[in-house]
Amino acid sequence: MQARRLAKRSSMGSRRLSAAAPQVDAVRPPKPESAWRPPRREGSAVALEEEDEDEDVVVEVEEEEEEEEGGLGSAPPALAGHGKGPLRGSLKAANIKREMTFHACQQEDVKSDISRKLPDQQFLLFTTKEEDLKTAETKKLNRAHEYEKENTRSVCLLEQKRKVVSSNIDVPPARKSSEELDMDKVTAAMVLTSLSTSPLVRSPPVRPNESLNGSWKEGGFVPSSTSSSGYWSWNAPSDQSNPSTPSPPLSADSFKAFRTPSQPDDGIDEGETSNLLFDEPIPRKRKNSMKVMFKCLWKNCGKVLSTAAGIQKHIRTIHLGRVGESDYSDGEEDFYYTEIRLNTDSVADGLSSLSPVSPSLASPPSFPTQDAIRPETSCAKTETKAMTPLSRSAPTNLYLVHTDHAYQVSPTHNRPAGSGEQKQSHTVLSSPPRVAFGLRKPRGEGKKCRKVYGMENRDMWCTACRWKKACQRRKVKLILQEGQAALLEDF
DNA sequence: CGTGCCGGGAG
DNA sequence: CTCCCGGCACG
Repeated sequence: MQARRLAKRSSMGSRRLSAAAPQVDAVRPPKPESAWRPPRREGSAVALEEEDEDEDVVVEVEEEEEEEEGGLGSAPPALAGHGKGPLRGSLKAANIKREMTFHACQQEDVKSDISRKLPDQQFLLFTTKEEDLKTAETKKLNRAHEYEKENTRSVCLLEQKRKVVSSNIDVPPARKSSEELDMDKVTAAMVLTSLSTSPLVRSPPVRPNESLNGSWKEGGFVPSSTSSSGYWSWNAPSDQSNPSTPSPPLSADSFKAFRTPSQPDDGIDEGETSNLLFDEPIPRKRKNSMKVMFKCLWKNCGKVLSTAAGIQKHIRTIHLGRVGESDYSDGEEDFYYTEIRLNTDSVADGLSSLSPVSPSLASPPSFPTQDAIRPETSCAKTETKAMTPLSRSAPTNLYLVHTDHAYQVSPTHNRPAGSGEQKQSHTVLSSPPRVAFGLRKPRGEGKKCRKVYGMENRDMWCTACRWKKACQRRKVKLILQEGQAALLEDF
């Protein structure tokens, strides 16, 4: 069957590009993948190209996100818009209720205080009016006692205000607004405090996390085929059973412990990475000085370095195991890292310096509303346990990125897998979490398989590329970006 | 014009 | 499903 395909393809090759055809025929028959190692690539130039691509993608996605936001009439804006009305209303109602309770029980107190309540007379009137509307029936009966009652109430209110902060803004007195301010301050302070003091991954509602992680699995990367070939999936369990997996078969937490000491050279580590990723899209809101980092995409290795060279070296030595040839690059590393950018002076900076998890603390409340918008929500749940403590804020990102190159990785590092073997992953991936934007996808620019390997090495392309479908590498990137953008929507 | 990839067809 | 390609849009 392969023969058939080969024949077909080679004939096609000759049809399409006469120049390349001979080569292909010469190479293929014996055993194409046997010496699998990308023969030669554009080397360093490739990396640069990649960056450009990234930039494009970022911009595109951002625009799209905004579009969608408007289109869906998403919840957050709406809330912001109408929020005041209902909110205030409910507050008032609450006040009134309290008032009523009060004058029921504090009659006598008031009597003694009556003299002092005079200055507050007008305030009383305000309150009264409101109450009139809502409790008309009660009033009818008590017409006669009304005045007295009101007095009572006012006093009650005064006292009560000390305990329960009333936020009734309709009343002019400065006293109130100041209290209100205090309230705000307190709230803000509390939020800040919780943010800054929060130790590591305090686990807020598990849900958000689940949905995020979930996005991963359905997003497709659990290759149904965990063939004996040592094909590696991201599925945690199968990982462990798989000896030939390039990365250590450890759960995320244990892995972290394991990894940290062994790779001390970089200043940034997983936790911060999360933040970085998290912040990445922020530039949309405030354009600031940006910093470009390079993140290792190897499974369970979120290593981030500030230079492409550095990350390449890291990948070569740590993951590809090419210690001796650490100075030589055939460009393969390019597939295992990605570029991330972050603005250096945003608030996030401060946060990230405090603890790696801060964002996650802020996010929980917002997740529920978010679900509708977030594209990858549809994707399932997988890494939940494996990555719990790590990268809570950016789980999707991390793991999505991994997929990106998975299809390229497997044949390389496991064994010259049968040609049929290596074409598994794409299928699942190609059902991406519904692309939010309408028409055609913004053209993928940059390093596609075709460009990388050239027509001659067509069988090194990712499957999608071979089928003339959207290249996986790019696709995943898009998803990744979307995910990040979606996360940001919360803020 | 080269290229990415959507839509759809064949097996 | 996998495999492939026509043809269009983009740069």
